[in-house]
Amino acid sequence: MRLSTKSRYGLRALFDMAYHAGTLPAQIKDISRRQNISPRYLEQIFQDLKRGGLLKSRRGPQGGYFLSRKPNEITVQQIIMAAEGEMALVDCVKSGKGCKKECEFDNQCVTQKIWLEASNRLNDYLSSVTLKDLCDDAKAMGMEKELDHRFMYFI
Amino acid sequence: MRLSTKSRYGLRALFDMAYHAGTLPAQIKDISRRQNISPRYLEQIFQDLKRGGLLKSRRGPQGGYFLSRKPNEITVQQIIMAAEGEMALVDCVKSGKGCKKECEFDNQCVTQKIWLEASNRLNDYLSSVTLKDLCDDAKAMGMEKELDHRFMYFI
DNA sequence: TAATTCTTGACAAATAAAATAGACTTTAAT
DNA sequence: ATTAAAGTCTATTTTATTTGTCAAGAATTA
Repeated sequence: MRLSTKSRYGLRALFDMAYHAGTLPAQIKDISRRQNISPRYLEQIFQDLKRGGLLKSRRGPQGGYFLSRKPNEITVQQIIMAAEGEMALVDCVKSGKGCKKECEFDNQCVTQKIWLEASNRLNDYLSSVTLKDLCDDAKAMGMEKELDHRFMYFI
Repeated sequence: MRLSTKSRYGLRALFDMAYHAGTLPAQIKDISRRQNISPRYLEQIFQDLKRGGLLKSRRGPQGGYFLSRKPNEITVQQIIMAAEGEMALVDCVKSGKGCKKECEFDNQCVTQKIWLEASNRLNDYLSSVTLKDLCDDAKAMGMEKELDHRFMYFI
Protein backbone atom coordinates (compact mmCIF):
# COMPACT_ATOMS: atom_id res chain seq x y z
CA MET A 1 0.00 0.00 0.00
CA ARG A 2 2.07 2.83 -1.28
CA LEU A 3 1.24 6.24 -2.60
CA SER A 4 2.74 6.86 -6.02
CA THR A 5 5.38 9.50 -6.56
CA LYS A 6 2.85 11.61 -8.39
CA SER A 7 1.11 12.32 -5.12
CA ARG A 8 4.30 12.82 -3.19
CA TYR A 9 5.90 15.05 -5.80
CA GLY A 10 2.60 16.82 -6.37
CA LEU A 11 2.22 17.71 -2.73
CA ARG A 12 5.83 18.80 -2.41
CA ALA A 13 5.53 20.94 -5.52
CA LEU A 14 2.30 22.62 -4.48
CA PHE A 15 3.64 23.26 -1.03
CA ASP A 16 6.73 24.74 -2.62
CA MET A 17 4.60 27.05 -4.72
CA ALA A 18 2.53 28.13 -1.77
CA TYR A 19 5.58 28.70 0.40
CA HIS A 20 7.59 30.63 -2.16
CA ALA A 21 4.66 32.40 -3.75
CA GLY A 22 5.45 35.79 -5.19
CA THR A 23 3.67 38.06 -7.58
CA LEU A 24 4.74 36.18 -10.69
CA PRO A 25 3.67 32.66 -11.67
CA ALA A 26 6.01 29.93 -10.47
CA GLN A 27 8.03 28.15 -13.10
CA ILE A 28 8.64 24.45 -13.45
CA LYS A 29 12.38 24.87 -13.53
CA ASP A 30 12.49 26.64 -10.18
CA ILE A 31 10.17 24.24 -8.43
CA SER A 32 11.91 21.20 -9.83
CA ARG A 33 15.30 22.55 -8.80
CA ARG A 34 14.24 23.34 -5.24
CA GLN A 35 12.39 20.07 -4.78
CA ASN A 36 14.77 17.98 -6.84
CA ILE A 37 12.14 16.56 -9.16
CA SER A 38 12.73 15.89 -12.85
CA PRO A 39 11.28 18.92 -14.67
CA ARG A 40 9.87 16.81 -17.48
CA TYR A 41 8.07 14.58 -15.04
CA LEU A 42 6.81 17.51 -13.02
CA GLU A 43 5.27 18.99 -16.16
CA GLN A 44 3.25 15.85 -16.51
CA ILE A 45 2.10 15.93 -12.91
CA PHE A 46 1.15 19.59 -13.23
CA GLN A 47 -1.09 18.73 -16.14
CA ASP A 48 -2.94 16.32 -13.87
CA LEU A 49 -3.20 18.94 -11.16
CA LYS A 50 -4.49 21.42 -13.72
CA ARG A 51 -7.18 19.04 -14.85
CA GLY A 52 -8.05 18.58 -11.21
CA GLY A 53 -8.67 22.30 -10.92
CA LEU A 54 -5.86 23.01 -8.48
CA LEU A 55 -3.54 24.89 -10.83
CA LYS A 56 -3.81 27.47 -13.54
CA SER A 57 -1.07 28.54 -15.89
CA ARG A 58 0.13 31.31 -18.13
CA ARG A 59 2.31 30.71 -21.15
CA GLY A 60 5.04 32.78 -22.59
CA PRO A 61 7.92 34.67 -21.02
CA GLN A 62 7.44 35.26 -17.30
CA GLY A 63 4.70 32.65 -17.50
CA GLY A 64 4.30 29.69 -15.21
CA TYR A 65 1.82 28.10 -12.85
CA PHE A 66 -0.17 29.48 -9.97
CA LEU A 67 -2.60 28.01 -7.46
CA SER A 68 -6.19 28.44 -8.46
CA ARG A 69 -7.32 28.87 -4.88
CA LYS A 70 -5.84 30.16 -1.67
CA PRO A 71 -3.56 27.70 0.18
CA ASN A 72 -6.06 27.25 2.99
CA GLU A 73 -8.63 26.12 0.44
CA ILE A 74 -6.52 23.35 -1.04
CA THR A 75 -6.45 20.08 0.87
CA VAL A 76 -3.98 17.25 0.67
CA GLN A 77 -6.83 14.97 -0.24
CA GLN A 78 -7.66 17.05 -3.29
CA ILE A 79 -4.06 16.91 -4.43
CA ILE A 80 -3.87 13.16 -4.10
CA MET A 81 -7.18 12.81 -5.86
CA ALA A 82 -5.98 14.88 -8.78
CA ALA A 83 -2.58 13.23 -8.98
CA GLU A 84 -3.56 9.66 -8.32
CA GLY A 85 -6.73 9.60 -10.37
CA GLU A 86 -8.67 8.06 -7.56
CA MET A 87 -7.91 7.42 -3.99
CA ALA A 88 -9.03 4.01 -2.83
CA LEU A 89 -7.23 1.34 -0.90
CA VAL A 90 -8.87 -1.37 -2.97
CA ASP A 91 -10.76 -1.27 -6.25
CA CYS A 92 -14.02 -2.53 -4.83
CA VAL A 93 -14.66 0.64 -2.84
CA LYS A 94 -14.13 3.10 -5.65
CA SER A 95 -16.78 5.74 -5.82
CA GLY A 96 -17.36 5.72 -9.56
CA LYS A 97 -18.78 2.23 -9.46
CA GLY A 98 -18.17 1.88 -13.18
CA CYS A 99 -14.96 0.10 -12.32
CA LYS A 100 -14.38 -2.89 -14.55
CA LYS A 101 -12.75 -5.21 -12.10
CA GLU A 102 -15.77 -5.67 -9.93
CA CYS A 103 -15.35 -8.38 -7.41
CA GLU A 104 -17.81 -11.24 -7.59
CA PHE A 105 -18.47 -10.88 -3.88
CA ASP A 106 -19.42 -7.21 -4.20
CA ASN A 107 -21.78 -6.03 -1.47
CA GLN A 108 -21.94 -9.39 0.24
CA CYS A 109 -18.37 -9.25 1.43
CA VAL A 110 -17.37 -8.52 5.00
CA THR A 111 -13.91 -7.41 4.02
CA GLN A 112 -15.28 -4.74 1.70
CA LYS A 113 -16.74 -2.91 4.68
CA ILE A 114 -13.34 -2.79 6.31
CA TRP A 115 -11.63 -1.33 3.27
CA LEU A 116 -14.39 1.19 2.85
CA GLU A 117 -14.20 2.37 6.43
CA ALA A 118 -10.41 2.56 6.27
CA SER A 119 -10.55 4.60 3.06
CA ASN A 120 -13.05 6.95 4.62
CA ARG A 121 -10.96 7.54 7.69
CA LEU A 122 -7.90 8.18 5.61
CA ASN A 123 -9.77 10.63 3.43
CA ASP A 124 -11.19 12.41 6.44
CA TYR A 125 -7.75 13.09 7.76
CA LEU A 126 -6.22 14.09 4.43
CA SER A 127 -9.16 16.42 3.82
CA SER A 128 -8.46 18.17 7.08
CA VAL A 129 -4.95 19.26 6.12
CA THR A 130 -4.42 22.20 3.78
CA LEU A 131 -1.42 23.73 2.08
CA LYS A 132 -1.62 26.56 4.56
CA ASP A 133 -1.07 24.10 7.40
CA LEU A 134 2.06 22.90 5.66
CA CYS A 135 3.30 26.45 5.20
CA ASP A 136 2.73 27.18 8.87
CA ASP A 137 4.67 24.08 9.77
CA ALA A 138 7.52 25.03 7.48
CA LYS A 139 7.67 28.50 8.92
CA ALA A 140 7.60 27.12 12.45
CA MET A 141 10.54 24.86 11.71
CA GLY A 142 12.43 27.75 10.19
CA MET A 143 12.58 26.62 6.59
CA GLU A 144 14.20 29.21 4.37
CA LYS A 145 12.32 30.94 1.62
CA GLU A 146 14.14 31.46 -1.62
CA LEU A 147 13.91 34.83 -3.27
CA ASP A 148 12.60 34.84 -6.80
CA HIS A 149 15.63 35.09 -9.06
CA ARG A 150 13.62 37.24 -11.43
CA PHE A 151 13.80 39.99 -8.87
CA MET A 152 17.44 39.58 -8.07
CA TYR A 153 18.66 42.07 -10.60
CA PHE A 154 16.71 44.91 -9.06
CA ILE A 155 18.12 44.63 -5.60
CA MET B 1 -2.54 4.06 -3.25
CA ARG B 2 -3.74 0.55 -3.51
CA LEU B 3 -3.42 -2.45 -1.28
CA SER B 4 -1.93 -5.43 -3.09
CA THR B 5 -3.95 -8.55 -3.70
CA LYS B 6 -1.86 -10.36 -1.16
CA SER B 7 -3.53 -8.37 1.58
CA ARG B 8 -6.97 -8.63 0.10
CA TYR B 9 -6.71 -12.34 -0.58
CA GLY B 10 -4.99 -12.90 2.72
CA LEU B 11 -7.77 -11.27 4.69
CA ARG B 12 -10.47 -13.06 2.74
CA ALA B 13 -8.74 -16.38 3.25
CA LEU B 14 -8.18 -15.95 6.97
CA PHE B 15 -11.73 -14.78 7.44
CA ASP B 16 -12.88 -17.83 5.51
CA MET B 17 -10.86 -20.08 7.79
CA ALA B 18 -12.22 -18.44 10.91
CA TYR B 19 -15.78 -18.58 9.67
CA HIS B 20 -15.72 -22.17 8.50
CA ALA B 21 -13.44 -23.44 11.21
CA GLY B 22 -13.99 -27.07 12.16
CA THR B 23 -11.97 -29.60 14.07
CA LEU B 24 -9.66 -30.41 11.19
CA PRO B 25 -7.10 -28.05 9.62
CA ALA B 26 -8.44 -26.08 6.67
CA GLN B 27 -7.07 -27.00 3.29
CA ILE B 28 -5.91 -24.70 0.53
CA LYS B 29 -8.17 -26.27 -2.04
CA ASP B 30 -11.32 -25.62 -0.03
CA ILE B 31 -10.44 -22.05 0.84
CA SER B 32 -9.36 -21.25 -2.68
CA ARG B 33 -12.55 -22.71 -4.09
CA ARG B 34 -14.84 -20.83 -1.75
CA GLN B 35 -12.97 -17.55 -2.14
CA ASN B 36 -12.11 -18.02 -5.80
CA ILE B 37 -8.39 -17.51 -5.40
CA SER B 38 -5.77 -19.41 -7.37
CA PRO B 39 -4.68 -22.23 -5.05
CA ARG B 40 -1.06 -21.94 -6.09
CA TYR B 41 -1.02 -18.25 -5.35
CA LEU B 42 -2.78 -18.75 -2.05
CA GLU B 43 -0.06 -21.19 -1.02
CA GLN B 44 2.46 -18.41 -1.44
CA ILE B 45 0.41 -15.98 0.57
CA PHE B 46 -0.02 -18.54 3.30
CA GLN B 47 3.74 -18.91 3.53
CA ASP B 48 3.96 -15.19 4.23
CA LEU B 49 1.20 -15.42 6.81
CA LYS B 50 2.98 -18.34 8.43
CA ARG B 51 6.20 -16.40 8.65
CA GLY B 52 4.17 -13.60 10.19
CA GLY B 53 3.06 -15.96 12.92
CA LEU B 54 -0.62 -15.94 12.03
CA LEU B 55 -0.88 -19.48 10.67
CA LYS B 56 0.41 -22.88 11.53
CA SER B 57 0.19 -25.98 9.41
CA ARG B 58 0.21 -29.73 9.45
CA ARG B 59 1.43 -31.76 6.52
CA GLY B 60 0.20 -35.03 5.18
CA PRO B 61 -3.27 -36.41 4.59
CA GLN B 62 -5.97 -34.53 6.50
CA GLY B 63 -3.36 -31.83 7.00
CA GLY B 64 -3.85 -28.17 6.32
CA TYR B 65 -3.61 -24.79 7.97
CA PHE B 66 -5.04 -23.42 11.16
CA LEU B 67 -4.98 -20.05 12.87
CA SER B 68 -2.27 -19.79 15.47
CA ARG B 69 -4.42 -17.61 17.70
CA LYS B 70 -8.09 -17.12 18.36
CA PRO B 71 -9.95 -14.97 15.80
CA ASN B 72 -10.43 -12.16 18.28
CA GLU B 73 -6.66 -12.00 18.71
CA ILE B 74 -5.85 -11.54 15.04
CA THR B 75 -6.20 -8.03 13.67
CA VAL B 76 -6.53 -6.89 10.10
CA GLN B 77 -3.41 -4.81 10.58
CA GLN B 78 -1.38 -7.89 11.48
CA ILE B 79 -2.59 -9.65 8.36
CA ILE B 80 -1.67 -6.74 6.10
CA MET B 81 1.68 -6.45 7.82
CA ALA B 82 2.44 -10.11 7.22
CA ALA B 83 1.18 -10.15 3.65
CA GLU B 84 2.49 -6.81 2.49
CA GLY B 85 5.87 -6.94 4.19
CA GLU B 86 5.45 -3.47 5.54
CA MET B 87 2.57 -1.13 5.71
CA ALA B 88 3.50 2.44 4.88
CA LEU B 89 1.91 4.95 2.59
CA VAL B 90 5.29 6.27 1.54
CA ASP B 91 8.78 4.90 1.95
CA CYS B 92 10.05 7.75 4.08
CA VAL B 93 7.90 6.80 7.07
CA LYS B 94 8.86 3.15 7.22
CA SER B 95 9.66 1.98 10.69
CA GLY B 96 12.79 0.03 9.88
CA LYS B 97 14.68 3.11 8.85
CA GLY B 98 17.18 1.00 6.98
CA CYS B 99 15.29 1.79 3.83
CA LYS B 100 17.62 2.50 0.94
CA LYS B 101 15.62 5.10 -0.85
CA GLU B 102 15.89 7.69 1.82
CA CYS B 103 14.67 11.04 0.74
CA GLU B 104 17.19 13.84 0.82
CA PHE B 105 14.70 15.97 2.71
CA ASP B 106 14.28 13.42 5.48
CA ASN B 107 13.24 14.94 8.79
CA GLN B 108 13.16 18.47 7.46
CA CYS B 109 10.17 17.87 5.27
CA VAL B 110 6.68 19.12 6.11
CA THR B 111 5.01 16.54 3.90
CA GLN B 112 6.66 13.67 5.75
CA LYS B 113 4.69 14.57 8.86
CA ILE B 114 1.45 14.30 6.95
CA TRP B 115 2.25 10.86 5.58
CA LEU B 116 3.33 9.68 8.99
CA GLU B 117 0.17 10.87 10.69
CA ALA B 118 -1.98 9.36 7.94
CA SER B 119 -0.20 6.01 8.23
CA ASN B 120 -0.68 6.03 11.97
CA ARG B 121 -4.38 6.72 11.75
CA LEU B 122 -4.84 3.99 9.21
CA ASN B 123 -2.94 1.52 11.35
CA ASP B 124 -4.94 2.48 14.40
CA TYR B 125 -8.16 1.62 12.68
CA LEU B 126 -6.92 -1.59 11.10
CA SER B 127 -5.54 -2.70 14.45
CA SER B 128 -8.96 -2.28 15.99
CA VAL B 129 -10.66 -4.80 13.73
CA THR B 130 -10.23 -8.51 14.33
CA LEU B 131 -11.24 -11.64 12.48
CA LYS B 132 -13.93 -12.17 15.07
CA ASP B 133 -15.52 -8.86 14.11
CA LEU B 134 -15.64 -10.04 10.52
CA CYS B 135 -17.23 -13.33 11.54
CA ASP B 136 -19.85 -11.50 13.56
CA ASP B 137 -20.61 -9.31 10.57
CA ALA B 138 -20.88 -12.31 8.29
CA LYS B 139 -23.22 -14.06 10.68
CA ALA B 140 -25.33 -10.93 11.03
CA MET B 141 -25.73 -10.68 7.29
CA GLY B 142 -26.68 -14.32 7.09
CA MET B 143 -23.72 -15.67 5.19
CA GLU B 144 -23.91 -19.44 4.80
CA LYS B 145 -21.37 -21.71 6.36
CA GLU B 146 -20.21 -24.61 4.28
CA LEU B 147 -20.03 -28.00 5.90
CA ASP B 148 -16.68 -29.68 5.78
CA HIS B 149 -16.84 -32.23 2.97
CA ARG B 150 -14.63 -34.54 4.95
CA PHE B 151 -17.54 -35.14 7.27
CA MET B 152 -20.12 -35.55 4.57
CA TYR B 153 -19.83 -39.29 4.34
CA PHE B 154 -20.79 -39.85 7.95
CA ILE B 155 -24.09 -38.02 7.83
C1' DT C 1 9.36 38.47 -34.76
C1' DA C 2 12.05 36.02 -31.36
C1' DA C 3 12.43 34.07 -27.06
C1' DT C 4 10.21 31.89 -23.43
C1' DT C 5 7.10 28.96 -21.35
C1' DC C 6 3.43 25.79 -21.04
C1' DT C 7 0.85 21.66 -23.82
C1' DT C 8 0.16 17.34 -25.69
C1' DG C 9 0.72 12.75 -26.79
C1' DA C 10 3.71 9.13 -27.66
C1' DC C 11 7.17 6.22 -26.11
C1' DA C 12 10.53 3.45 -23.27
C1' DA C 13 12.69 1.70 -19.31
C1' DA C 14 12.32 0.05 -14.73
C1' DT C 15 9.87 -1.96 -11.15
C1' DA C 16 6.45 -4.48 -8.86
C1' DA C 17 2.40 -7.42 -8.74
C1' DA C 18 0.22 -11.59 -9.91
C1' DA C 19 0.27 -16.02 -11.21
C1' DT C 20 2.23 -20.51 -12.58
C1' DA C 21 5.34 -24.48 -12.25
C1' DG C 22 8.13 -28.31 -10.62
C1' DA C 23 10.73 -30.87 -7.55
C1' DC C 24 10.73 -31.93 -2.76
C1' DT C 25 9.38 -33.16 2.26
C1' DT C 26 6.38 -34.63 5.78
C1' DT C 27 2.65 -37.33 7.60
C1' DA C 28 -1.44 -40.47 8.23
C1' DA C 29 -3.63 -44.47 6.98
C1' DT C 30 -3.39 -48.89 5.39
C1' DA D 1 6.89 -50.28 4.52
C1' DT D 2 4.11 -48.25 1.09
C1' DT D 3 1.26 -44.96 -0.78
C1' DA D 4 -1.16 -40.91 -1.45
C1' DA D 5 -2.35 -36.52 0.42
C1' DA D 6 -1.08 -32.73 1.98
C1' DG D 7 2.28 -28.60 2.68
C1' DT D 8 7.35 -26.34 1.31
C1' DC D 9 10.60 -24.06 -1.30
C1' DT D 10 12.42 -21.65 -5.06
C1' DA D 11 12.29 -20.26 -9.83
C1' DT D 12 10.26 -18.44 -13.69
C1' DT D 13 6.95 -16.10 -16.39
C1' DT D 14 3.55 -12.89 -17.42
C1' DT D 15 1.32 -8.70 -16.93
C1' DA D 16 0.45 -4.18 -15.24
C1' DT D 17 1.91 -0.01 -13.32
C1' DT D 18 5.04 3.44 -12.31
C1' DT D 19 8.35 6.48 -13.55
C1' DG D 20 10.54 9.09 -16.59
C1' DT D 21 12.01 10.95 -21.37
C1' DC D 22 11.35 13.09 -25.83
C1' DA D 23 9.84 16.00 -29.57
C1' DA D 24 6.88 18.91 -31.92
C1' DG D 25 3.47 22.45 -31.13
C1' DA D 26 0.87 26.55 -29.30
C1' DA D 27 0.49 30.76 -26.72
C1' DT D 28 2.31 34.90 -24.91
C1' DT D 29 5.23 38.74 -23.99
C1' DA D 30 8.74 41.90 -25.01
